[in-house]
Amino acid sequence: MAHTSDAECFGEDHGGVKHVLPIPSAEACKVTAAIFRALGDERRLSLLALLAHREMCVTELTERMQDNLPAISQRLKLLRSERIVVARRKGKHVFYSLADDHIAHLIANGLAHGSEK
Amino acid sequence: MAHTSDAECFGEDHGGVKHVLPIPSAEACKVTAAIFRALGDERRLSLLALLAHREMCVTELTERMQDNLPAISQRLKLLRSERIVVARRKGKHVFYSLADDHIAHLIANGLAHGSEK
DNA sequence: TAATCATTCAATCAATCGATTGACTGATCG
DNA sequence: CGATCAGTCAATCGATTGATTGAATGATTA
Repeated sequence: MAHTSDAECFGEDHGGVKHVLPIPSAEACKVTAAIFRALGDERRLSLLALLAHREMCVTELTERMQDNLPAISQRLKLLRSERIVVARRKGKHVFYSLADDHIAHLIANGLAHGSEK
Repeated sequence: MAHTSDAECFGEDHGGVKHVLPIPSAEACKVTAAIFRALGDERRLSLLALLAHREMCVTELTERMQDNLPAISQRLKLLRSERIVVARRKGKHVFYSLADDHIAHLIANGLAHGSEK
């Protein structure tokens, strides 16, 4: 037994202190980890950085990424499955965009951290 | 050519608009993706959620996670390699904590998103 | 409706990741 | 110094991931 106290930061969160992260449920960790995992690939992240500017269709993303279309489509599929991007069809094209502002912030914050220094 | 315009959001960032994410360099994407990847595992994330409260040694983390020590140590090693956590030795124990506030925010934001709804 | 364009799907396969085990190092204590 | 505790390292191995290819689907145009 090396640690000083045993459970005082567990059980319930003391007071209404806002900047103390509540203990996340196992489920919340699982969901969050899945999102982070989806963001944790250089090419998927580049894709998202593009989508942070505006909605784009698969063809345009393919051109900008200089990659092949099925590969892009597959990455988008994964991002969609984690609800990180949403798709809407318009005519022949499927346009993708970031799912919500929360995700946009997460990506922007991450990239800000990864860019600094 | 399906997209309407070709490069006006590239090259340089127009004006001083703050909430438009600048185009990240390939290097920034790589670094950021590596961080997200490290966060993208349920057990590593749980570990970080614990460390978000306070510094803890490997033994305590092992007890709280109800796992074996080498496994915890290995996860911490990976997190250390991405500079997500830092370690300091005090006597026989090695204490880990989150590397900086930026990381703490990233984790808190992610978990907030993963917890909602 | 046939042809074509945009995209997705499905299967295969190589590469990467992470759990596990046991050996090793570093620090304290007798 | 020898014993023991805390933690790390290194190698093996199974599981997961993601690229690739070609076939299939959905929408438009001729």
